[in-house]
Amino acid sequence: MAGLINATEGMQCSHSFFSCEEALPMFSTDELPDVILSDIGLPGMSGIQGIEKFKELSPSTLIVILTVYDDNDKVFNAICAGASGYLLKDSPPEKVIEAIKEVLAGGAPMNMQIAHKVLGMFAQFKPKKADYGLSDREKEILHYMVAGLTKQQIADKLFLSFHTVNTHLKNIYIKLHVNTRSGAVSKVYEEHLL
Amino acid sequence: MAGLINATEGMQCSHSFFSCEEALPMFSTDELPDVILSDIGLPGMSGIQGIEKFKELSPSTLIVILTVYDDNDKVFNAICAGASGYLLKDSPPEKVIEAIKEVLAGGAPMNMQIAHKVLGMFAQFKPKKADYGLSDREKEILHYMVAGLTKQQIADKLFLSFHTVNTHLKNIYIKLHVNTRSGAVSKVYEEHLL
DNA sequence: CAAGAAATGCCACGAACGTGGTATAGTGAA
DNA sequence: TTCACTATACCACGTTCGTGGCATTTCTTG
Repeated sequence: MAGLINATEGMQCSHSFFSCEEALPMFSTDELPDVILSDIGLPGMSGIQGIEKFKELSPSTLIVILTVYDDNDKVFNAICAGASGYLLKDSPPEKVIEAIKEVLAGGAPMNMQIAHKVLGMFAQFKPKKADYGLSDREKEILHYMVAGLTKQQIADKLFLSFHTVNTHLKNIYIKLHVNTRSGAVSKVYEEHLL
Repeated sequence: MAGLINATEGMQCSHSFFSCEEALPMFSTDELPDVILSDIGLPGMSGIQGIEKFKELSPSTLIVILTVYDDNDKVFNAICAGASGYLLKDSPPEKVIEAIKEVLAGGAPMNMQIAHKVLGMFAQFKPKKADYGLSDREKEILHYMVAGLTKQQIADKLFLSFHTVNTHLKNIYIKLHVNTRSGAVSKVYEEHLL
């Protein structure tokens, strides 16, 4: 891989390592890499931890994962740790070169399967949107309550009387089955309301 | 676009519509489309709602979004609604054809920018916990507050006096820069504290 | 049109909250 | 041994909340 990269116009693979531990000292120098290409199934420190360390030491360095693992958990954790691209090892070498160019251009290179997986995981994040039958006005008021405003402040904001806001809030509590502001706000976030 | 698709080997664009409402009746026939190419800024029913309807009527139909909107919210919602691909309108037509092939092959075609955005959103789901210097006790109390308990209830739960909880709460408010329960709870969710 | 929902408005009262203090005891770092 | 922080505890005051009930005015929608 290093050979191929060095043979490519404008690219240079300055270092190769067998583990994250070996690579870390490199970050004390002034020459920080633009891109790191790494596996995640590595001896010693896991690649996921490695990504975190690298990102900590050099936030601007982009990290592309090249691995055989395609399970949701690995993909998810790698991305959360800061990876900007995720390729599988069955990718032809020219695809890897292409990916490096893409990540440098501000993209996020991924295999077809991985991209599909990522969107799939994404979609799972909010299938549930329990409907409590809140009216538009109620949602609006709830919105301001979540922001931390008092009844009077909400009333001022919406040009309503304090009493009206009070009534709406009563109804909201009934619909959400709560009886405190904190309970309502929690519910909003827990169940992705609004 | 329809012309280009029909000019492509193995593809056929059987219908074109100006709104989701017009397209929906088509799903009562036996010939369900393999792929739908749609914008999301549409007259009448929003494209997001459209995706949900389409997916409801024909779960196996793949949906690719082609639009000018690239804000996080639109992208996120479109994917959650069931879109399998997301392209921006500045994509050259041949890229669109390519995307249709890719989605049929089980992939998830995305522009570079979109792919990058998606990974970015993804990453937000886990990691950071901004540190406001809350002590363990304070976190514990905050936890119960988020659950909607009153000061007295928290005191009972932790075998503390009401006054102690009161003091802790005061300190929490100062550290979080809020002055209402709702504000504190919001902050907890917004910034993934606890 | 009639029925029903939503939005608006008002009152009153006890409970809970937010904020200003003060104070003691323990722990760990400077 | 100070110094700083944390956890604990108490008090008082004014503000805001949660809840009970009631009433009027739009809108939808069948």
